[in-house]
Amino acid sequence: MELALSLGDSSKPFPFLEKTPKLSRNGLGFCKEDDRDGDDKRVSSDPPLQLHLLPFSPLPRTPPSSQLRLSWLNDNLQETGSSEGPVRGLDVNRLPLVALGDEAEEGAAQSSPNSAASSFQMDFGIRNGGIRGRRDMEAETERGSSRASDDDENGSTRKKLRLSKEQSAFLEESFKEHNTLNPKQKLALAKQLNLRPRQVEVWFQNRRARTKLKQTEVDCEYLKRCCETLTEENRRLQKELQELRALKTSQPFYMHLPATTLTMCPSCERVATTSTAAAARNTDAKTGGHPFSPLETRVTQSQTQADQAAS
DNA sequence: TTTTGAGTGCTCTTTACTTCA
DNA sequence: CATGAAGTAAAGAGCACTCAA
Repeated sequence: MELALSLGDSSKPFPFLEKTPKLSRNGLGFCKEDDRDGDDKRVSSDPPLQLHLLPFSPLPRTPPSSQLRLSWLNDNLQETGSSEGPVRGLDVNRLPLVALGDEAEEGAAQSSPNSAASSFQMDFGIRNGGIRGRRDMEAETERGSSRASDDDENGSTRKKLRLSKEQSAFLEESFKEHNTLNPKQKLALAKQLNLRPRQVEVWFQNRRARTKLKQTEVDCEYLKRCCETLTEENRRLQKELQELRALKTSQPFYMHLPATTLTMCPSCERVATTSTAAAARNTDAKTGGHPFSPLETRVTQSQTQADQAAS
């Protein structure tokens, strides 16, 4: 079944039907900081994602107050100042962040594959004797291996932690600004919220996934409505067509003009088609009592002249 | 039952390195 | 020996799927 929708003049009425675009950080104005540091390494030619999102914000949008100050948004990341942020004391899920201090931030700033981290790993990693570099270990703690190794902080499986309202609100505000984070931003955010960078990362991943899910539902609803509208329109047009066909069969008079049947106007002796003459007989005196309209008269005149010339 | 934090596996991109003509 | 192209491995990031609190 082929469904061709033409709604409005939008050339791309359903951008979401195209290949799922990777979120274009450029399109979102993200990564104001050094892009080489950021995750803008993925250059996507896809247009910026333009989702006509219905309101999806579990939290009321509040202007960034002093309580929700996103220091990292100001291109002015302060290495130490963030700990003085207003969220200090949101000590839920507090974990040993000592290791995430400047060292971790430094490591993240070099998280690019082409960064010193990679060369460091090359220099001290498996290739050179199997001793993994510290940055490598940190990187794994940061992400890959941390998936599993974080489990046993105290020898027991880590419980699922619930973010506080303040933390959630802060993350929401951040997400509204940018729905992806580069390592620097992630670390700064984690520092401000007293969370592990991994937690921030996971929160953003989940948020993106659930936003996408919501958007899919919205798009689905929209398509459904479009389908219903088109079905109704189709039904209406079919009905109209039937009526016209019925009219055509009941009144062939209008539909089957015998073009070759000519007759003479009784008053002026001009040639007209039978049907036209018959219709003219029913006309009122708008044409001064003449059964032909001026246009018809002109037509019949030229016909007469042509006939005379032919004869 | 719903929400949401988190684990896992996969894909994709980038980069450094190696090999070869 | 220098050089550029091609191949490869590794790292990092995001996403889909899933589970569980």
